[in-house]
Amino acid sequence: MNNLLNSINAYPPYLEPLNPEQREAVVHTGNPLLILAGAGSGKTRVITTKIAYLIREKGVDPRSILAVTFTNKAAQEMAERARLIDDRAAYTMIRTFHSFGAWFLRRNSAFAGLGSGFMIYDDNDTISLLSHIMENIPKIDIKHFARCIARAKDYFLTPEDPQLSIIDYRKEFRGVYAGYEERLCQIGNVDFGDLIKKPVEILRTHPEVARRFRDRFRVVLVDEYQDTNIAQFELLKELCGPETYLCVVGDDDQSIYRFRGAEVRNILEFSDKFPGTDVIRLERNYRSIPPILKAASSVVSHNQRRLGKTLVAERGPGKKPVLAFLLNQDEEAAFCGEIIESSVRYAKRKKAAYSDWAVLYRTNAQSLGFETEFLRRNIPYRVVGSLKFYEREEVKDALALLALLMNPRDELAFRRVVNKPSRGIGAAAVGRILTEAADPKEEEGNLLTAAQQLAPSLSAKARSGIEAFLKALASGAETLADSPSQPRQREKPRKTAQENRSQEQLNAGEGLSVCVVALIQNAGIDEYHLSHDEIAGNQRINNLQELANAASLYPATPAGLEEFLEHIALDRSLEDTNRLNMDRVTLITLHNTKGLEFRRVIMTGIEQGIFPRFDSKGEELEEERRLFYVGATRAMDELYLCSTAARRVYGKSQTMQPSLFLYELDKTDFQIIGAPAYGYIPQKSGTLNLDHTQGSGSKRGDWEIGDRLFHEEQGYGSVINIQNSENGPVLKVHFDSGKEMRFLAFHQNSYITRIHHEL
DNA sequence: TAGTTTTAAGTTTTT
DNA sequence: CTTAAAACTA
Repeated sequence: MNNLLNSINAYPPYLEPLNPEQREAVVHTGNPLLILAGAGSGKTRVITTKIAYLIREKGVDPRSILAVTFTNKAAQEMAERARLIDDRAAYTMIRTFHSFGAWFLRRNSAFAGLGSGFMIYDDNDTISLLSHIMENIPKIDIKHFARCIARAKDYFLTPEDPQLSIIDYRKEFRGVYAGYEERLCQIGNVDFGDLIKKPVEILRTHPEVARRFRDRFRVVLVDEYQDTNIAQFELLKELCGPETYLCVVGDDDQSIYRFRGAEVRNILEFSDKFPGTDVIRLERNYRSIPPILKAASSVVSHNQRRLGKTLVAERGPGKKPVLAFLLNQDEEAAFCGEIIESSVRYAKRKKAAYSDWAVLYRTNAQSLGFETEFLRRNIPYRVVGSLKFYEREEVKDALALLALLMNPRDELAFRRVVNKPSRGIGAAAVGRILTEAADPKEEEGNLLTAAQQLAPSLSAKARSGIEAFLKALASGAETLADSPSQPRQREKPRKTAQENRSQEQLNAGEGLSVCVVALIQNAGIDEYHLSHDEIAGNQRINNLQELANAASLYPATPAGLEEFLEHIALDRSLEDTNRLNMDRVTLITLHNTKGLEFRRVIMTGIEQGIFPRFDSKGEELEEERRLFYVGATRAMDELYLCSTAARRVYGKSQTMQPSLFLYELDKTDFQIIGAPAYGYIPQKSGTLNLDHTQGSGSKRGDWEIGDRLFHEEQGYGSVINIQNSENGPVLKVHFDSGKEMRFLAFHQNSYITRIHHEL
């Protein structure tokens, strides 16, 4: 007993606030460790504390620790919090999977047949490359192939792999994939999937490289493990030798990236794949008040395929969540604005801050309504993710020029800007330049030298056009000082003088912005857009200025340019650090909320067809439930669920049905506002009666005519007849769509859910 | 051939 | 309602 007490007292003070399971997870060493951590159970705290513990108590070199997360935001937060416990954690490598892959590839590019200055193509680049390879193919098919290629790489499948038919059974896919890979290799760039796949291939074919990296990283920590895909699993296997300490953290109920190739099996079968694994469960929730946790668990408990766990709420009682039925999406936005405004401006006690609030939605398109409403009410907000800034034409043009500087073989970038503004270089000339560059005698695909060599044989107009273009590029190149292996210093963001001002001319500030501005001006991108459209042109100049400002944080060297472009490829959040800490409401997709928490959360658009989506059934429907679980468990103190009766789709008003998920909640846990009938005008609260759902298979035989039900394929309907058979009752159902069908009420694979509601 | 106007099509979710 | 592709004119 004394020994036990002594050992507990011997814990360093920073372990004191941890509960026994958390502490066990932190001090664990040796075998592989799987931490099954429910939402809000303090897993980030465990990982960050573990990093500090390993450095302090176990004498582990911080440089030999690798921590992988899923989003850049999570990586930043983890780094910050680890550093707060111990400064030396600053030397630990904390990155996203993709960012780590890029880092690895830059250092080992030669093994993959790449130059070190490769660029990272995004999904749009993949699509346009494919459309150049296959002409006259409808865009919808191109997109399909692009998606399949990305998926194939998620599953670590090459074009030769016999299992490729899992992705797409069509026989031409193999050829398309192979052709794409060949062209991408000629260009010398990589796509997102390559950032994981290529490192695995290098590690497998070059044992000496694998040895070096296993030597370097003695500890590997993985967050959000339930969302890793096959390729990422393979990467982990290659990075971890027998000496490596591997610790993964995850929650099968929060797996929401199956569409991206995530394999829940990775977490379900972790113990089999890494023999001797120890498992620690963190099931105490410190984040949410009990009724919020109950609501979230209630929905996700309808899933069949889950490990199952019981999250215990550690917090005391709190306010009932609110279930609000609104007439349409405008009312929904107004409702959000109303409750936020009153909590911040008019609350007598417990005044909230804007930043306490988050508005969650299923699709990015839904953010628009809230933005206009908030603008009108002067509610400050920020929209997380889907920043279309880098999608803008003028920004893409500028980036193409930069990309060409990095990699003169970049065919896509070349095509984009060579004749913009019009320089008399038509399709014919571009074609000749491309074939010239493809000539193996020439400097391996360099489009710029090819253009230069070909220029004399072209028309006078094309010749001078090419000369002007090359000169513009050269002016950008001149601004880059050779960087003699300086340590990469990323300057801290400062306030720039030219903030928020409409400029007639672009200002070159410092660092890399000099290069960006030189390119834009000498290539005439600014003039092109100004002369093109006077009104939009000014906004476009502002955007280009913003791009230049972002570039000013990087040194004007080739390495700085590389870093800038990589940052843009991997992290599109253009968050101005000055505004980061401003008091604002967060508008965010459900997917993007993973790992975040807010005091007050509004989940919006909880309607059939939107959340869950119309076509989701089976495993997809279960993933939508997990998404609901993730969203609801972000809330600490207050949770609001909104469902509308009508919504504008493509400009036309459409009636909506309440989400199936609402029927999976216990209505007595909620304060209800309005009612879910079409045309019902919400006036008083509490008219809705939502009984707790009986899933299929329960309470055999007490179906009645008139019962409402939901079928995963057919939607909502009513029972119009019941017959008995030896396998139980057979229901004849009249669906709202007009269809009538018969179902065995308790078939094993039945997708029927009974719902009760009275108005 | 470049730049415009007309018509059709389309919304998951992300590194 | 917005955006992309197709069709059309100068």
